[in-house]
Amino acid sequence: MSSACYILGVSREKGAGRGRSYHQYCGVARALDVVGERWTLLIIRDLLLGPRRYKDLLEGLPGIGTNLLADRLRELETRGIIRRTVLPPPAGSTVYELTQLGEALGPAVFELGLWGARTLGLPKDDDQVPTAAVFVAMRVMFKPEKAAGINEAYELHVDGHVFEVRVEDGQVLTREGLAHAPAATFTLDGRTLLALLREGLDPKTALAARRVQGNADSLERFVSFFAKTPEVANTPT
Amino acid sequence: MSSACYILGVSREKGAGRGRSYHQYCGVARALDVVGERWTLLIIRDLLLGPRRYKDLLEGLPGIGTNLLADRLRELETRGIIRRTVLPPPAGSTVYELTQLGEALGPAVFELGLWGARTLGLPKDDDQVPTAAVFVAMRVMFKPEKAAGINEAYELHVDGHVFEVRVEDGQVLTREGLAHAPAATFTLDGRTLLALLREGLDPKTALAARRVQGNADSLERFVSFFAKTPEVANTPT
DNA sequence: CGGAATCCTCTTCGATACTG
DNA sequence: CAGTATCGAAGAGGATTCCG
Repeated sequence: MSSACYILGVSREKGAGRGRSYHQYCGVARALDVVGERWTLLIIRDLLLGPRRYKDLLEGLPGIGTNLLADRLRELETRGIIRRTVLPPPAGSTVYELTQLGEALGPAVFELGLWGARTLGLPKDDDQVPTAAVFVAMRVMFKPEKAAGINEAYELHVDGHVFEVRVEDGQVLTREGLAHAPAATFTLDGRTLLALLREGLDPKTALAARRVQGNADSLERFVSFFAKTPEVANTPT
Repeated sequence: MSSACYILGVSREKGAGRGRSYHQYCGVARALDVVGERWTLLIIRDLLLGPRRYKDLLEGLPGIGTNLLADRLRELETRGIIRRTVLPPPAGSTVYELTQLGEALGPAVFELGLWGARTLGLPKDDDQVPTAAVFVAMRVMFKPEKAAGINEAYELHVDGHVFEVRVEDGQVLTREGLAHAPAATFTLDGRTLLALLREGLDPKTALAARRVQGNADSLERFVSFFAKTPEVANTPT
């Protein structure tokens, strides 16, 4: 809250427009006014995979603190970036999902992810490996030329969650949930998925080590759709 | 700083790796660990136009506070994103500039800017209009098809600063500084530049109103290279 | 004068405890 | 399950001072 607000005598404590603003007429500054606070873009990242309950978000964002998540969700809702929905019975749970404006943040999230991936290295011991993040990353690792003419869905069971990866018209769609008519189903854990996609773990080896359950040919094909993210050395200049 | 640090008894007060981390193995989270703090991406934005002195940055980021800027610059330098350089005599001033790793943040900054521009509307009364931000925005507003076969530089004098806009091979380069062999030179203020680029102010009108000094044909051509950013309604869904 | 370090106040964060 | 309440710790912002 800038000093200008005090000068105008506006307290604005509970109204719209909470949080600090840069007060710059600039797209970047405006974007950061809205989604630049801590945790916000990670919430968006998780919602890019589809609607999620409060608890799912808490689990995917260890350390956020429940009050902060509530704050962020409230703010994002008033900004028109997410929407609160109650699922139809029998589920009946309330979920949060991106609006069209929220979906439009996808490219910015992907570019940040691409940049961050350069310096990722290997997972540190105290690093969480959020499964949702891996499925978001798959959207930018996808190589359309490797999937030419292929229209298939895959269902992945990872650490107790189910994800759909749908390859269609040279595009890939990833979301959390059961796949529609999957061509193959794989069961594996997050580290193994990461090893297959990033570290070049050979699918056959992974299957032989029982780190994956599923069809060998399908798995090999599936893995081939995605680029191993090149490790760019962090050389100053 | 997460609780894990306390558990490990690590205070880490002055060492490397300052600031909070999300401790997630994810490109987005990693990027935000490094450039997600307040002001950081706006510093990067300004540096995208070329090397700048401490004081220039302070001016372009009203409200940052001198200690915070120093903190951010130090952090960015240790992370290999910017570099401190001393200009050769007679200038002799120390400047900050992006490393290759820092330049690679460009696409992420542009995407954030594009998203933020949707909800920019018109400048509010207490909005600063940072000239540097306009020249950064020009990079994403540029329409290569309108500049086919054109190789020219323009020099713009805006509010006491000089910028070069170089159109070359269907690309545009914007930076602060004198232009090399400019095809035309324009003198105008920031609001007018914004009006020409965003609000569709007619170049002839602007010239007639003496809001711009320069050659009419050149100005008309110059303006035609850039798309008026479409105002996207902020409709939830 | 440019480039910071220091001090002080205020806000935000993060963890836990608690409630509908 | 979906949040609110609370409180100590860290971060932000402004003014001032220091240094070369």
